[in-house]
Amino acid sequence: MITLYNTASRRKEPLTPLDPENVRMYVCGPTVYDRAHLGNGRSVVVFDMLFRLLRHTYGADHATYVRNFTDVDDRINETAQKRKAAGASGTLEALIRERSDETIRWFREDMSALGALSPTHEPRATEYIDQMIAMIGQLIQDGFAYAKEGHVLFRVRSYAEYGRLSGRSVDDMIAGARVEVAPFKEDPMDFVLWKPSTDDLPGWESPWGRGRPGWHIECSAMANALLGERFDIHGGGNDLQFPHHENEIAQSKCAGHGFADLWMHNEMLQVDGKKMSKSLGNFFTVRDLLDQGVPGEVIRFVLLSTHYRKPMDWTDAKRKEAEATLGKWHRMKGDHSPGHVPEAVIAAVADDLNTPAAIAELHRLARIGDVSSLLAGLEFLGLETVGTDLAQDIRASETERIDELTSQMAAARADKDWARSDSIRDMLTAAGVDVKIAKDGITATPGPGFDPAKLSALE
RNA sequence: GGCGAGUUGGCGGAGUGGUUACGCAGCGGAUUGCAAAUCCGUGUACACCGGUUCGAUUCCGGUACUCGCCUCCA
Repeated sequence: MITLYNTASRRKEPLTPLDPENVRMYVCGPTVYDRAHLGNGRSVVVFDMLFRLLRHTYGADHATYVRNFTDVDDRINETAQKRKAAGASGTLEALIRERSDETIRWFREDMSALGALSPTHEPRATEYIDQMIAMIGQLIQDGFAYAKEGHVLFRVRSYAEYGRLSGRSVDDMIAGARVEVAPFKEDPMDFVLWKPSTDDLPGWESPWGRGRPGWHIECSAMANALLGERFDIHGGGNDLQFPHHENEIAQSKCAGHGFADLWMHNEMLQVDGKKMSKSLGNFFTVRDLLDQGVPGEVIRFVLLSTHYRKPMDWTDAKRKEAEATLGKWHRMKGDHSPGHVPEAVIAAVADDLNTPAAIAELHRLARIGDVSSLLAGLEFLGLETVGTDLAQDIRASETERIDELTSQMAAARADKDWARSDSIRDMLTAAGVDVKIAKDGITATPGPGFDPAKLSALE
């Protein structure tokens, strides 16, 4: 049984799929205007873990995971405008398209490096404009939205349940509101479904003139198009709970949809105790870490080491600890192959994605030497590439060279020539090779920082 | 100001109404030419103040502090 914390009810609930043959989840993806930062990575890894659990529980073909790309957004327009101002050739629209394409490609690369499976569908907002227009039209027709000065706004007061997900009342929100009220709004809380575009900006013809959709309607329309009017799980970062998810609910429910049964939100990734965000400027990208030589699975391991509903600080100490742990497990690998996924690991993850408890179980398996269960558990957590990044590609000639040095060292030790033994060991160590001296012989394993060039240079 | 989450041993991090994970570091031991690595052993910590209870870190109320949302944000 899978138990998940439902933000809407604020308690853990057993997951009871609408259709066990097709468990459906929607997760808000990124706005594609720049490289994904590590906070984006946390959300992706969390919901990837859920996707893996669903696939394991209901069967790989019985889970549908939709994660969108928001590729119509003012920030994308801004980055393209800057490029154009800097002398880039092509129309603004082409530059915008280029920028989104590029960012989507980056996103896929980076998330794949974190061991995240591809979602079943990765819709782009710009591919679902027709559905958005249709939905907006219906909302107007039914009195839930109104058009004014080229804008279409959702009439928040028409939806009595507004604020339920985030536990707010409309009146309280207005009292503390810092939003400046646009003249075309009937009510300060009303939000945009459609807004006009100038001629140079991306826009689509609509009954309300040429324009583009507001952010919130995108997710409602794409979820509906790909998962139907009602589905099981909707996920996203905690910062999307309000207003984004609240608005999605309002739009979809007023359009007559059942929408999501269960809402999940991951807590924020922090740096020095503060949320990592582009507006604070305290962020670094997944690519930054990869480029610094931090293997993707080390990043994934760190992200899974803290429960998803707790804030987590990214620290170098955690990175090192993860590297040490994975390196140790890698060295146990030998000829073992993965066995059955241990029940305790699955049970931990099925209990509201308690990945830290799952990792504790992995430690136990390592301690008792049950390597095949350990490997299966790692695979289940999406860490099946354990050690491959760490070990790198070692060419046969390099392995031979290491073996040769190891036997020379053994010979020196047999002669009690400690100085020679030590110098060979130092050379190997300097090249990033782990040397283990035991009664029954010496083993030398290339470690994370293995540098074959250094190996030959030292001879 | 409103709403929400959190505060666990040196650090990281689960969890539970009573027997108190797990990892790292530390300490003791084994092994070792010395180290490293490895293995074994070792730590009654749950912000504060009240309440409920035979018993609370765990439930309830309050206080302090931290964080998030209320503006784009995973």
